[in-house]
Amino acid sequence: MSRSDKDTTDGCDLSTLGRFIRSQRQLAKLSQRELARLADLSDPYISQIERGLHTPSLRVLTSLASALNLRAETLLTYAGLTDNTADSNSDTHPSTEAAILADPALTTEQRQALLSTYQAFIQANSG
Amino acid sequence: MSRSDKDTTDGCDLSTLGRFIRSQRQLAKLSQRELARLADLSDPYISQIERGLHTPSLRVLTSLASALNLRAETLLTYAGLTDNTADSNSDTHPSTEAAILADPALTTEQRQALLSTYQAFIQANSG
DNA sequence: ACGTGCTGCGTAGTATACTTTGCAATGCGT
DNA sequence: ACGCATTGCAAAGTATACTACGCAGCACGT
Repeated sequence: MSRSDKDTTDGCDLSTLGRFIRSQRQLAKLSQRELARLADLSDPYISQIERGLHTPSLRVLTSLASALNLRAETLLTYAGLTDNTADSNSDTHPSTEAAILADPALTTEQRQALLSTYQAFIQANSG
Repeated sequence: MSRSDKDTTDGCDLSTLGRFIRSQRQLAKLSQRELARLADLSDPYISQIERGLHTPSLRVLTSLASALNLRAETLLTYAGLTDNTADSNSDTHPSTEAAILADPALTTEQRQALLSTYQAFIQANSG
């Protein structure tokens, strides 16, 4: 039974993500168990991810990224994240948002309030 | 789950993400059902996300972002995407004020309001 | 030969993301 | 007063992400 042909039908993104994770793990000279321990996951799940049997969640991807010393964005792009939303007409100003989000002097509630206010301003201006 | 009981931020991030999505939906003048149809989801799940009962997956977040005309990054940052990899910007904390001041999408009044709010937050934290 | 330890993986189970159905509340038209 | 539509949500179900346990294969050392 040719099971490798079946993969190409609809498991395309998954297997590329998995292959990338596997190559990065091997580059870091880690076994699946070691990576699992670093990322606080189970080893069979690492195996399944690397073979494209599952689409890992956001938490798992960020955990894997930090364990492999990669940027989370990188893994997210390999996963189904559409890298560039086609219409970016209304928000070419993510720098303020990013600054607020990254500001360590704010609490979570303050961050949320500030962002909501900012978003409301932008919406009010454009619409 | 023996040692990982440090989920003290349990409802915190979730409710922040949910509140942001709710505010964006209301700004777009959409009901939960309309947003659900746009994002190809069920309406009760929108409700649950907005109240912070669940952590939506990557697919759901990107779908919501495109339905709300937001950048996927924005929603991802609200979700657990804690961007570490803080290389050299750890001593440039007043960048939020600079970003607000430099943002071309804000009016002068809006700039003043945001800055006042931000400075009030900082004062409240340090005092 | 026989362990002992390591590798990756199959399997069965649990936790949780997500849907279907339906219900109470509000509002608007008759 | 009555429908009738629309809103948000609760409860129960299904799909799937994720884990615990175990097994076969390969390398070492006795």
